[in-house]
Amino acid sequence: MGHPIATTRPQLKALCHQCSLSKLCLPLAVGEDDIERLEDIIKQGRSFSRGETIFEQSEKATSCFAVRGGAIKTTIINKSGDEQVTGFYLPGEIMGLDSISGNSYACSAYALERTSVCELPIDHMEVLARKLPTLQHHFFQLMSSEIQSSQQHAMLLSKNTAEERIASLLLSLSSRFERRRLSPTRFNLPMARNDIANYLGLAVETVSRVMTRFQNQGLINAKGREVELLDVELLQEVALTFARCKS
Amino acid sequence: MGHPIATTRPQLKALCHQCSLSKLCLPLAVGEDDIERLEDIIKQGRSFSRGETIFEQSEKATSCFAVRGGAIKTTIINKSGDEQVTGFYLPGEIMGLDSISGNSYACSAYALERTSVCELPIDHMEVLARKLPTLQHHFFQLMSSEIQSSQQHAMLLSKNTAEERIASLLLSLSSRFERRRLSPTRFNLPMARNDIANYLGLAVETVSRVMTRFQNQGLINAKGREVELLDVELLQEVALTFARCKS
DNA sequence: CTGTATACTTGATATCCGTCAAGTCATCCT
DNA sequence: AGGATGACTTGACGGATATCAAGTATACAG
Repeated sequence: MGHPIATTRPQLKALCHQCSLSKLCLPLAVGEDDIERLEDIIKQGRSFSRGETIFEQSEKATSCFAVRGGAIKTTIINKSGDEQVTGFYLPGEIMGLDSISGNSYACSAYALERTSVCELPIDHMEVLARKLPTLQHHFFQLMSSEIQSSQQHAMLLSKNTAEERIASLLLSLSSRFERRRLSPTRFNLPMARNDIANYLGLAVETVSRVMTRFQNQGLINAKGREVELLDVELLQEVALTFARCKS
Repeated sequence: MGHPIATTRPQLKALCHQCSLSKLCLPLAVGEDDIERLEDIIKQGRSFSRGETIFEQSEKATSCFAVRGGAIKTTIINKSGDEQVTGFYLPGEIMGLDSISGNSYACSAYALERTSVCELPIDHMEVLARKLPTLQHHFFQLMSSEIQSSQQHAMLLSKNTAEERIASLLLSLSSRFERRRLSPTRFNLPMARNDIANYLGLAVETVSRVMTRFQNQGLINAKGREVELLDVELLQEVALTFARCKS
């Protein structure tokens, strides 16, 4: 109706059906026929450069986000002002599921590099989830595995040595790159040593030392943020070594 | 119709509307009118004595559980055979939300004392959640805060000293007892020192030492599993002490 | 290009907590 | 009651990792 071109604002509505991540992301839970209803709700295209804030803890929580490109870290700040990195999110992953309860975001989210996201308004998603059983189911699954992975992380922090933690992180990143059909053995770390240390409950210096130790042992080849995994099997061994020795 | 008494098998259907926990548990999310639909689905009355298994990791997951009485611990076992206590669940709390994804339970659950639970079959709950918006919403909230609390726990493990961890646990238990209108300052620990240690990523000996240190400082009065909190405010200070010193 | 801030690495020292060992206490079963 | 088993406590010691300190490399702004 009128002004066919002038009225078309910058594309906001998502185009899930032609997104390269549709097989990894939310659309996988929705039939071809219903994908349009998803697209009606999702706001696409917000983009952030390195270091920018996507949302901040205790800001009013309205949306979850699907990562389209780049990488994100989430952090929480406790009452004493300490910051803790709670997770890293890569393309195809959904972030912010912890913020559905309460009214405000439970963490802050920052772009680690040039990053774009799709926004999933929580209230709209809840309504749609009631209409699309597979979508509701998928949300329950996503949240459930978020609980699981954060329990696994707690376990890593409470029971494992510095070497095991770092080996685990490298392997986790590796398999998440592989999922996206990228090389599982050669990639750039999207985050700084500092973030790794914080995430793993270690000091930066320890991360640095372990990385060079791994390098000397021929496990990896690392220069700055460029990493090459030279011996994945041995890394997997390391991720279990100490626990094994005990038994 | 017919056989009015002979056919009434032992009561399995739940009676949420007359449960003393209904204000804390699932029913809070459901209007008076719909509570019967909840009762149709929930299986009440399974009961376990101390040490018994409620479900085991990697067993087929069919249900979540609401704790009616007693106390439960959940544990996960990693590939190297180490056991990690991931949580304690008290009356009014929902357990097993981490097991919705995947087909099998993500953890094992054991009764810490004489315990009774109500069983929430996952598939039925999903169907009902689609019909009762407030129920769906509540489930999302529950799962979301489960993510949050397990992130908080990870933070506790990675950044806090033994004293801080133990103070935090005592305070957490305290407020959960208070929620049930029990004394927040005088209660019995439902779990062994061993479980506390494991949950907090410490050695039993450390837990023991810190407890006696707290006792000597006049913070608590503890004999075995009986605990009295003598100075809650100071305990809250302790739960933050070290972090504060750093800044 | 040049300087400066930031990221990263490496070394020396300190410390919290785990491990080992032994002892005390509580509980349970016959 | 009595013995045994497990739960808890207490002490001595060592080790993994944090902290402190300094140096090197990288990134970025002008």
